Amino acid sequence: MAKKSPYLPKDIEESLYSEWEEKLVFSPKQHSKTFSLMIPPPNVTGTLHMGHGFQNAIMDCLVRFKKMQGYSTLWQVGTDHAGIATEMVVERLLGRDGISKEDIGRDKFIERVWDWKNQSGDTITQQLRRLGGSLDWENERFTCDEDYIAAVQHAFIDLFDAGLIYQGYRLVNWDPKLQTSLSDLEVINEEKEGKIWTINYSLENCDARIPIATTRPETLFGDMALAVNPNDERYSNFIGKRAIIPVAKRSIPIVADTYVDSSFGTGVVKITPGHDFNDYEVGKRHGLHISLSGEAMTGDPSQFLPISIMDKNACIQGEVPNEFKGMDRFIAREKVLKELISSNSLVREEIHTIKLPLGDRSNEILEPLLTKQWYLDAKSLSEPAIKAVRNGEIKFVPKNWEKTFFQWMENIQDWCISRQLWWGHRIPVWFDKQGNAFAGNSEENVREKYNVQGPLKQDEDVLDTWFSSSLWTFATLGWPKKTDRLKLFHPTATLVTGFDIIFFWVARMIMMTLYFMKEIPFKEIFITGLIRDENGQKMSKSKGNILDPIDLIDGISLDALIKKRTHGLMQPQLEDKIKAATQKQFPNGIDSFGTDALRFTFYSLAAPGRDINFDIGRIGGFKNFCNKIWNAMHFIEFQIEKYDFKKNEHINPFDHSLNIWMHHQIFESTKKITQHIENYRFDLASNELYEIIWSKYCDWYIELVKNQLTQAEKSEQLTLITGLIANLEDLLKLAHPFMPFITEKVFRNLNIMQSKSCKNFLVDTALPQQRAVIKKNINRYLNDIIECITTIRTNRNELNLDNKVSLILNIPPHAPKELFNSFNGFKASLDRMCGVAELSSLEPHKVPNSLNILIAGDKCQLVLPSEFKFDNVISSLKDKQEKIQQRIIMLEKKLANKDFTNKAPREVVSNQNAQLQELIQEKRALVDSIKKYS
RNA sequence: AGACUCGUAGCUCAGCUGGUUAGAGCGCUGUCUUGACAUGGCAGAGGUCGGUGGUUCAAGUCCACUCGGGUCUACCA
Repeated sequence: MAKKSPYLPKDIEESLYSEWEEKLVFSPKQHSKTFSLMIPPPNVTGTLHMGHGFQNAIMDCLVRFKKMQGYSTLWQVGTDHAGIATEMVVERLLGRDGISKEDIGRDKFIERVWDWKNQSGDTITQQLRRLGGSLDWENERFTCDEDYIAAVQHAFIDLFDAGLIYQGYRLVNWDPKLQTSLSDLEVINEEKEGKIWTINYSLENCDARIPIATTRPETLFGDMALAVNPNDERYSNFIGKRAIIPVAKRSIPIVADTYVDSSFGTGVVKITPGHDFNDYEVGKRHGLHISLSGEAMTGDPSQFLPISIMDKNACIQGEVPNEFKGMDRFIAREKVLKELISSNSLVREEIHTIKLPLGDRSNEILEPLLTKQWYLDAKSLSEPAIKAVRNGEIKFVPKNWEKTFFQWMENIQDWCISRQLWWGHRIPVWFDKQGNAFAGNSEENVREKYNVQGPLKQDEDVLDTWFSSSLWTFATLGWPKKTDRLKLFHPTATLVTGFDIIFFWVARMIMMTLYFMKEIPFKEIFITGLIRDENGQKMSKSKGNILDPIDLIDGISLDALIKKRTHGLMQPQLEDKIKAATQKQFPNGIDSFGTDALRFTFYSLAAPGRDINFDIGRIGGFKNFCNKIWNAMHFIEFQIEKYDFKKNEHINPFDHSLNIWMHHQIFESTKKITQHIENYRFDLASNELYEIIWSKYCDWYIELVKNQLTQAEKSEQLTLITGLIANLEDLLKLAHPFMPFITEKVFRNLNIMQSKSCKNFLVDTALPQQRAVIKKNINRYLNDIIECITTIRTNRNELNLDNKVSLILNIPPHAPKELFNSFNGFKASLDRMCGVAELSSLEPHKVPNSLNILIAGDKCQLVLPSEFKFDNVISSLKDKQEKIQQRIIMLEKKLANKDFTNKAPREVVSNQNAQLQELIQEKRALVDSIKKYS
């Protein structure tokens, strides 16, 4: 027999995808029953990571499954312009040539970004194709497309006109490295060991000194008050008096505010409203301001005017001693401390854990800084969003994320939407000479709309990237135009995303969509877990534990992997460690597993609400699963050749019990898998698929058919082969949403083997349908056969029986003979343990000089010859009897308990009773056997 | 400080509203090269379900407390 081609995913995957894409298999057909899904747009700067792999595998499974259920599906694809990330990438590129963005100016810089985007921006979309995603490439979108820009402007102007967007001068999180403001969400608070200092402030016109505690002595130049708790008796005398700031030598008021915790530090806090968010609030309450004479004063909240002593580089500036001007904040800290010591004002220095606010992109220590920024009134938008989730219009899966969502939404702060960057959506606001702001989509538009004369100047800032992505579900479909796509596919069905962007993106999409569309963006939100490494560690560059999905698909050598993991490290000293760990974990690099195996691994691990520790050990097993399918195909090919099989429309595979049985199993599995997918239980769905294909189709059905084929008539042979093919085709359809490549390829090959032309792509076919009604008892008979065979095998192994036994099988009187024929062949050829099979419908035989052991109830008995050595058989039987006995005692006790029999449901009780009877019978048979040979 | 989440076989994980003798894959042990597949077949050994207490006829599952890991939000200078 000719050797058949091995399973090589590389050979099939890429070419199949190109074909799907060329033939527009994934473009939605327009009809009323729709199912739509929006891809969370990956950053255009990005490369595929395991999280993408995971989420896109899930989305693709959903989309393909729905398509095969008859929906017109749309999976919208696109990328995000990723303001800061992209700007950083291009700045870095320019930096290599020693050019800064300021050198070339705004327009040229943006040109360079577009150049870069056109050259490298499709890396991630190419990688998405490798995952087999059924994305609608015809309508790919980018959040800086012309149409998208129009949508963003439209949204901004609308919100501006409604008074929901406003400009404010207040504290923001300032990134001194990137020179831009950030929203609260972009701040990462990192706990670190730092210091806290106690400093004496002297009282004005008095010798007394008042000690304060601070972690930021350098900001004392910005102090505008001291504060104590109103109930703190230690300091009640000082309230209303004034203190002198050391070093700065300025006088400030002492105020009472409940914000101060008397039990912490000294119970006195310096209030620096220009450099601390809490102090800002305190300052506002007390109306802190600088009087015309230059003195810090209290007043009413409307008078509040904080002072700032730092510039945008976080260097000291403003009303400070000359020697501090222009000094970096941390150098200034040292200098302030030195002066405090020399003026004898520093009381003590202690170790103290502090939380450092870091920028999520730059990793730089952020500075609260007073600036003018644009804000979106999130509070007004949040209410309908909260309501939509509260009343179940939008559902989180798993549900517990709703709590997280509510917690944040109910305490939502206004969203700082302006960024001091060049790349992005420029804020569509023009200012006249007096500083009045007008929103419009162009200068002309503004002039016309508001009838303004004189010079106008556009705002320099751009919008936070998340502002544009918050419009994603409808802006991609053509909004604000009333397009067909918008009508057909909005609201979308499901959003699949990670919990890390619930606030950044999910919450904001809900708010914006409800505001603009007056409908929800999606009905369900499936929150996936995070993909971690095998030890549960987050995958990160600095840990050197990143796995690239593409490397799992294609494989990678150890050297290349090490190079990849150590290239461009922020901390080069980690290189050796990463190298060693990588060498240890992947001494031979990583094998090529193919997309289907990778995807299947994701499904099998996708238990909801749980992070995934990605264990490389599991993916190999699923490649073997693909191989198993591949070889099932070869098996059929061999049968076709061997039996000279020709496709014949008149052969009905469901004339044969074995085929019907398998068909029925597949139909049952289809129902289960459908249910699992509805519940987002991809783990259970993939288990079921593995089970039906490997255990049921390959291990039982093929083996039974194989044996039947050898003894069947020609027509039965053809029927069986037709069934093999039909059932495998059904399984391929069922598996297609999970493993699109191998299923499509095998499906085609099956057609080629039968000299049939292949008309359909699998995704355009329907899921397995019930085509034959199962006869009543077939399942039972097959289960009996399976039980018998299993028991025989177990006994053979346990009792070390070899080939010395015969078998008696009690065939039910009306059972289809063909089933039991295959059993006969099965037993003889596969297990080779029974010398001669004795099929019988008689009462249990009494064979002279032999031992009959009843197995599988009374369905079958083993006949052991008398020359057999029984010692170990008997001891094994005794062990078995002991176990049964214990179980019997337990059940009897349980059933004797009146509370149990009265209170437990009837079927539980009868179930236990039936079990007990069965065990008693089994025990009796065992005792007989043992007695006979002892 | 508040919230969430996890702890089940050597490893990675299932176990839905409490109800048979707690399951899977990998790994391990034994056995088998027989015309789909050794990337395989068959069989087997591994768990008192983190701990304590409670509710119940019945607890891996519910409750309380507790130990240990992870995450998020807010933050005391």
